[in-house]
Amino acid sequence: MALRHAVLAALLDGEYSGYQLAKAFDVGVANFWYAQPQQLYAELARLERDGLVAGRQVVQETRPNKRLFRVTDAGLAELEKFAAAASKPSFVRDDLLVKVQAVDHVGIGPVLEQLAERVRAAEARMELFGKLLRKMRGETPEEEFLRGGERIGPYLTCLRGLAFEQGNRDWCLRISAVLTERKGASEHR
Amino acid sequence: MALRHAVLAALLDGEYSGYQLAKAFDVGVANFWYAQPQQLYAELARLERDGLVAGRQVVQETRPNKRLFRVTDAGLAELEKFAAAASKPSFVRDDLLVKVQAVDHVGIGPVLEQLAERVRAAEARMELFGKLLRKMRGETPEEEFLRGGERIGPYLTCLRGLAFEQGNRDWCLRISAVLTERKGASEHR
DNA sequence: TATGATTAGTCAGTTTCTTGAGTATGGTGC
DNA sequence: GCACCATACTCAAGAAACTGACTAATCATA
Repeated sequence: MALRHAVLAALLDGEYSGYQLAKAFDVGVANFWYAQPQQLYAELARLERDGLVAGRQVVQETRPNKRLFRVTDAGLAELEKFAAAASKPSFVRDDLLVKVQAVDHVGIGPVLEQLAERVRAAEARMELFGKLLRKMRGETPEEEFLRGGERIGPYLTCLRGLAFEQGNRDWCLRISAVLTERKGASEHR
Repeated sequence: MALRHAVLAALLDGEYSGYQLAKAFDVGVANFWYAQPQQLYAELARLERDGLVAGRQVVQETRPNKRLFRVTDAGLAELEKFAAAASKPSFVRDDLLVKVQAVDHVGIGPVLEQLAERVRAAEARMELFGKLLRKMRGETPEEEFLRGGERIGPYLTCLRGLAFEQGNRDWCLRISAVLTERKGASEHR
């Protein structure tokens, strides 16, 4: 039951519709959790049923109507409880790592392609995170923002996202170099 | 269906029992995938049914009997196919990030404790990975091992695991410093 | 001589996540 | 003017993952 807390945490910044949340939790800004739209709508329904969020209908002229959600006091209390409980250790589950683990027994070519693709993806996300960070801190230098900013949670998680993608990119580049050299060497024989 | 490929990749290094795999996929050496024992036993049963792994009974005197599994040719072909297919992007799902995201609205104290705990866990895993790496490469220098080693897949994934835990530790330390300073500042008022 | 840890698994039940499709409207580009 | 994309959701089915309990033997520890 961590998706529910992720949704609560995301709603701390204001009111969002399911659709807006879905955007944030999808490819874009999912720097602290990931989920698909259907899951979010379902979770929002459960959260509302349990009184942890409150939704209100917003009638729109040019667009379909939407429901905006905010965290209730009960929701905040639930988050507080969650934050005080022990965290599960984080672990890795990554297709690409499985492929690299098997790389001595399968074709190197396709793996190299996917490493290159992953580098591109990581760099795109790094740029996105960089922009987000600048937007959040505005003109204030980072150190000062972190000392005195009102809302630094999203900034801190974004820093982790950025570092994670840097790690991804660096590793992919390193591995690519190693595998490329081995491929060359094996083809020379 | 990526657990099946993770199991196949893990079995490339030789024969393992469900129990041994469970150890590797649990807290210990899960540097490329994570799964619980029950899942592994179930997946091994499915893999055997589909002819991708073959198991053989080993009768033991002092211990319960066990079944050792190895990858079949069909299993290797399946892995090959998997390696050539596109990878899903990797994404983050981490309780602790959710808590940090919400840190402006919940108590800082518990979050700081958990960051410290995460640092300890990360350092323990870094040491484990360091030992594993040394064991895999033996006396050979890393560059040479990566150029000429027979089986480098596990070494490469272990490098990612190590870098990931370093990133974890560095981020936790940074965030802890920021939050500690803010906590001090708010208590002075 | 109990107690607990380790080896080696199995079974059942539930939650969570993913996949795929479907509804409806308005705006944008060619 | 027609196709396609964006907004804003909903429904259903199935796969994957998690939780917790249970068997059964040996070995180490207190």
